[in-house]
Amino acid sequence: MQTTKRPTFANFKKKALQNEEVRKEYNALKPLFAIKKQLVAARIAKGLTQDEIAKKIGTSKSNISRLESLNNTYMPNLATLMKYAEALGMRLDIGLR
Amino acid sequence: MQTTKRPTFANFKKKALQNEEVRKEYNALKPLFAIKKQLVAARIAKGLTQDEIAKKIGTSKSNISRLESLNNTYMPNLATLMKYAEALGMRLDIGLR
DNA sequence: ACAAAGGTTATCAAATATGATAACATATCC
DNA sequence: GGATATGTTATCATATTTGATAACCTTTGT
Repeated sequence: MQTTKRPTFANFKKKALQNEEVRKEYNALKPLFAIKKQLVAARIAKGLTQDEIAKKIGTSKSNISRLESLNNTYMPNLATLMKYAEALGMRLDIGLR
Repeated sequence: MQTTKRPTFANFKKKALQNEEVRKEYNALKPLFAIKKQLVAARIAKGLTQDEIAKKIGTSKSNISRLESLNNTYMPNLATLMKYAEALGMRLDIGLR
């Protein structure tokens, strides 16, 4: 007995639509993910832990984990990002293109 | 009768201290002011009004005025900045240096 | 095996940013 | 002068982010 569903055009279109929405959503969030990845990369490059960053900023490592995580889409404000950058001994660079 | 106060070292130090704090504060807010100035410049360059940006985003011109203003230090979150950038037909570029 | 280090997730309180609205000010146009 | 366009400021409600804490998980070191 075959239990495998046969692909149909409707299925294909639905999947394509979902992919399009997913892509659109992902594109919309690119700046967020970009800065998160940069923060994590810089922290690791400098051999710092989340806890050390947290201490420099005056917060908790769990809050740093939340900030760094790609598993949520909280939108950090500039103060938060600026503080993290400063804790890295760096500056936040923000512009338009 | 002389009514002019004579400068003293204490006065000088106090003024220098204030300037130092002001400068420090200003430096800390540089990224904020930088992106504000860029948003305004881009909007004007594209010949758009605050109201037009507001309509594209789905907010009010007064909120755009507040966002653009150098007279306050509200720290916009990334979503807000991303929306403005998109209304300009541009992308927000954020990184570390 | 156990402890410590490093990180993740959830929850709720507190703080802050944005939404919504109105009044006001200035500049421009007819 | 009056109407319109553009921008500013204030106020309060609402939404969102951050603060604070705890429990949990994984990795590392001894």
